Amino acid sequence: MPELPEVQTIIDGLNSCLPDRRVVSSRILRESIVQGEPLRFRKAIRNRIIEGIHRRGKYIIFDLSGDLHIVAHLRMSGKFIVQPKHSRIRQHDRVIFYLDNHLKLIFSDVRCFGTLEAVTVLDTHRGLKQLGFDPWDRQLTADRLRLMLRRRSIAVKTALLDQSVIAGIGNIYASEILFAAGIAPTIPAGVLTRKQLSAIIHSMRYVLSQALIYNGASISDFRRIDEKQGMFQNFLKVYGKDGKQCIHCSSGIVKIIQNQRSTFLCPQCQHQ
DNA sequence: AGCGGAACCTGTCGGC
DNA sequence: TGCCGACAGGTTCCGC
Repeated sequence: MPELPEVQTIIDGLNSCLPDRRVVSSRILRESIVQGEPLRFRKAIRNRIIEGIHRRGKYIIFDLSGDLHIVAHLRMSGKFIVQPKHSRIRQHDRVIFYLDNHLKLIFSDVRCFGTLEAVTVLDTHRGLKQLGFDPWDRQLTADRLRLMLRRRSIAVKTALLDQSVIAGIGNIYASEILFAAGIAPTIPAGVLTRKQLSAIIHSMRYVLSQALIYNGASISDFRRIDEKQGMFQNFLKVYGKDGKQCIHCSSGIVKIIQNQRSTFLCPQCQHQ
């Protein structure tokens, strides 16, 4: 479900109501979501103050008092929802955090791929430590990217999904970024020119920034923490548009499969 | 090391 | 209507 813009939208929502709240208690309705011993998790977070929430790549990190963090990943269908404490428990609620006011924080997840983990040290976390550049990192230049992708045979679209290269892009924005850059998704990453990589970096920042402005894209069931929708789905140019006309050249948008995942492109505007 | 495919789990949608 | 396969915004594991 969520890529960087959706994750950041959730974080902004969480930061508007959670900081300075204390976790009074918690309830785990699906044990597989929590990494490690569930009881240990519940005891570790109990009575901690939520100091702030931020992200690395698509990981959501809650900073708790006493140098503890909850590292969360939404994977395909996870979401955080803030609701009145006494609202009814719903089918896909997996973990509930009861706060010291009238609210509860719910981790809801249809498919149960999402994860929550309590850690004291972030840098040794298995997923976090292998993340690549943040999209807006000043160190991320066309030359650095070319160095990383040198001698790699994977398609550029596949490379954009590799979180150890750039952290935060997923399947929707990979297609959108390459369309904006005018680059075919099938080109091997290793043969891209400096100029092409520069276009990709530029388009990536532009597309992700626009998506952030619109609070992400709600194409199936992504919702903000108050369950309102993002609006960026209304501005997608190629994702899910197969059969429709390209906004630039009117030729048909095409869907192809790369590494078992859909890619959308305009064969006219995105040349090899 | 790098690559592609299967697996993880549940729900929805389209076709027959 | 009912069943069945395909597909879903992610990551990890496994085998080559």
